[in-house]
Amino acid sequence: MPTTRVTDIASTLRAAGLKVTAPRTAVLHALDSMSHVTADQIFAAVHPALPGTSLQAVYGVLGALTDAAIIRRIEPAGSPARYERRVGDNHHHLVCTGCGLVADVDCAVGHAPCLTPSNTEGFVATSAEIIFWGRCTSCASSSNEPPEENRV
Amino acid sequence: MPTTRVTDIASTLRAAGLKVTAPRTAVLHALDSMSHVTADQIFAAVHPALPGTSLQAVYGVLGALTDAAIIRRIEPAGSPARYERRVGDNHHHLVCTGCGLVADVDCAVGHAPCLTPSNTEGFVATSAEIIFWGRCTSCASSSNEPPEENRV
DNA sequence: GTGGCATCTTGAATCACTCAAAACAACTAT
DNA sequence: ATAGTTGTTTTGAGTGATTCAAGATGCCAC
Ligand SMILES: [Mn+2]
Ligand SMILES: [Mn+2]
Ligand SMILES: [Zn+2]
Ligand SMILES: [Zn+2]
Repeated sequence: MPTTRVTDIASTLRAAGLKVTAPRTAVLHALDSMSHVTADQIFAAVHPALPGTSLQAVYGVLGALTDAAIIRRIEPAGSPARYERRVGDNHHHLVCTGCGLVADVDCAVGHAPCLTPSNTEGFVATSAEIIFWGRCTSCASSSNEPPEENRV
Repeated sequence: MPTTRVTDIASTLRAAGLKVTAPRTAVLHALDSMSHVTADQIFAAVHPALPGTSLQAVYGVLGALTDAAIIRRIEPAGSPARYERRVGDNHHHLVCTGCGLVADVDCAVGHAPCLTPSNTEGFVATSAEIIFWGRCTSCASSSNEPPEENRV
């Protein structure tokens, strides 16, 4: 799904009925080289090339793209929202309690929605969201303290 | 695990090395009759009987009790944190996208940590947290709009 | 009972995000 | 090409949930 060429980004936007604008193109382009990043991080990535863009515009873009299912928003407990370009595959996440690193995990069981709760009491579940908490390779070996930068 | 008698609450606190105070006792008592509730809701429940208690004290109590694993905090996307007395069983949650209702689900597969991610890339996962999104019985049938009160 | 330290109160501040009005610009239709 | 329509962005302010800090209080070990 990730796309580097500007023309592909444009058609992705048009296909969703969204106007092709500089902030939207820049945000999608930035998300090709970053994953599980915050609105602030995306703003920082976009700003040098497009100095006129505001943080509020980035929030607006991220909201529109999320609604259109062009990007995905995840909200791990204690962390600001994070965004990624990988959508439609119902994958899940590992979050390191040491350094805040977020990694993708393929669906643990079957396909989306990959799990069926046992006692739904009438609930109709449409999706399952899983976060595995643990320690990444380097934190597991070195008992690191979380850097402020990507702490979760 | 839930306890109604004040003496049991006191020993639970003492067993965790926490001093027995009025705000802590009141919060734990309130959580016997409410589940998946916000700090505000707990504060509202506690306040009439203990008018001197501050919201900040409730936040402090909830933090201490969560750290001591006497209560559990869940943070569904888009919702303020919610607290419950049911701990230690690694159960999961159904959240209604219509009305915000949160319901317990028993562990879908096996015991805690109930799932093993497929490609951990060196991550050591210690717990798995699952949220099922869907619609509760009444929202499924009546296409309700979420009431402000418990929207998620 | 007293001391020491955890806890609570009071008050302010922060973070992530949202809201609103006016300026702007992408697409549509001429 | 040009203008109109409407969605998008800019600018500026505001909100909700939570946290921080300093001083007062009170729990509990002795
Ligand atoms: Mn991902
Ligand atoms: Mn629960
Ligand atoms: Zn780590
Ligand atoms: Zn519902």
